[in-house]
Amino acid sequence: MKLLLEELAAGNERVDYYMWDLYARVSQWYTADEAEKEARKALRLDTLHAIEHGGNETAEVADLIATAVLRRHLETMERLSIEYDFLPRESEILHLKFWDAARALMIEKGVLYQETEGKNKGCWVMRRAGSEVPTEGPDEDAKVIVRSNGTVTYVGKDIAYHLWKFGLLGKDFGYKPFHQYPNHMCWISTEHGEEQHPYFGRADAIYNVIDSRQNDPQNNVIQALRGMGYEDAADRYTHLNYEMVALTPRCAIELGYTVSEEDQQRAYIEVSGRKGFGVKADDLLDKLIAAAKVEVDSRHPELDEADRFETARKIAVGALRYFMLKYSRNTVIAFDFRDALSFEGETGPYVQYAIVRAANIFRKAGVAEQDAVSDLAAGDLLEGESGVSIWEVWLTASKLTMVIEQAIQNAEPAILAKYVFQLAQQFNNFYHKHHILTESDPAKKKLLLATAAVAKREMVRALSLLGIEAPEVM
RNA sequence: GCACCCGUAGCUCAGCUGGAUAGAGCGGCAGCCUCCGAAGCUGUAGGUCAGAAGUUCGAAUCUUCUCGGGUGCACCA
Repeated sequence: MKLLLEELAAGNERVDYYMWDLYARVSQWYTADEAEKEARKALRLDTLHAIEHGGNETAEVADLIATAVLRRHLETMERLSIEYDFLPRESEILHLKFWDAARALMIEKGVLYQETEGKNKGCWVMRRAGSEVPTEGPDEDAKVIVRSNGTVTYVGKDIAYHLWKFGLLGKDFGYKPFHQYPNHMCWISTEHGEEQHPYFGRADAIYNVIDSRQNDPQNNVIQALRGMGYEDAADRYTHLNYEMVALTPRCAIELGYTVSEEDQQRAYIEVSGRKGFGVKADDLLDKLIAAAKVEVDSRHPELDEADRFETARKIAVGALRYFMLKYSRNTVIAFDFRDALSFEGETGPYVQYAIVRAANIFRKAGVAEQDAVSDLAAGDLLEGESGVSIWEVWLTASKLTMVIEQAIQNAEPAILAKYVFQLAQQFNNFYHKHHILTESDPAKKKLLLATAAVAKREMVRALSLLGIEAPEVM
């Protein structure tokens, strides 16, 4: 395995892409041969147990692969300005006996009990949220936490993990540095870590950003917290769920996948790692950067290559982040290249462009934006048709703080995304109707400059909350 | 079978803690660069808000039911 990783590195091949393909092939291999099916499933289970148990060659190989892929993931996410502080690993949750501590707590609080009859006989189970407990006989609806063979299920490990997150477990990870960002260190869990390290866990609130298919398992964890009397913690636990991203049949065909007749009739097809069916973030970002670069190259030949690339990168990231955030959380995103690769209309670059336009005005006017908003007297300048485009900018710009609060309350970034697009639209309309630099009336010019300054300030503020920055030029 | 989500213009989506002629982008059609950058702006066509009943002065929005689509309900993770 070490040799393979070295070969991939030497050949400039990507580990994550290699493993993506291999994972799909292996997943299909399990069920490919009817006669071998059971044996292969058993091999899969044995391998998983070996990895969980640790201290063997299989676990070492798994660690090598997982770490190599993880490093690639961090690089991908860093391209989108997403950084991590700490990477807790399931292997430490197991090896540091987090589950044993959680199990003891759960039994002590009466949440976990051993079933003595029925289909779950011999298992340790937990009552499911919202289910009726039968007055007699076993609660067949209960969730199995510990299997009859003594191994713990995923939900059990997740409960232990979340008790740690809230500082309720009485145990902690070991920590070691993993990846150095320009401004801070990303730590990773380990069994025996360094003495000096920052503290994680003991969270005031938890937001788990996981798609809606995990609604039930997430509720199990919250139910466990409530059952243990940690009502306060349960209230501060938010499953920030969102609907999945799927591919349109057209998009799937464009990517070269074979799509069945039946699937072609559907509105969208669920992505699947096991089938190797999906779009890779790096590929999409590469496409976006390439498309933006072509435009920037032709518009700004005066810039050097590094600046042009950086500009294209900001535009590409703005397009991608906005695309992911403009849909409300309960909408299934039917991914389509035509929409995702667009820089026009309701997109991040549309807003970035409005900001660049505003910046150009101040650069050419020789006025500092922050000085533009003072001693204003609108007088009768807001009257009539042309006045509308001025005061609607002020009205919308003044609402940002309120919109932010609304977006937080609903845990819905799309509210902010829709808002900033509307503000950019109104600014562009205003920009078209009023020619600021050539305005001869000093009072009016002052008002127009102030309007541009306020619009720009609020657009920049809203975009930065969405993790999008506007380039200097575009 | 049970639970949750969705169904609004040709397409993709907002609007849903009730309020006036239901909005945006894309696509279609017709225009706008001698004027701060056209990745922009303007106009136009396009909708029985899936259907039905109910609550209300008033329903895309709330309630119930029906139809259609999706996702969960593992001794997988």
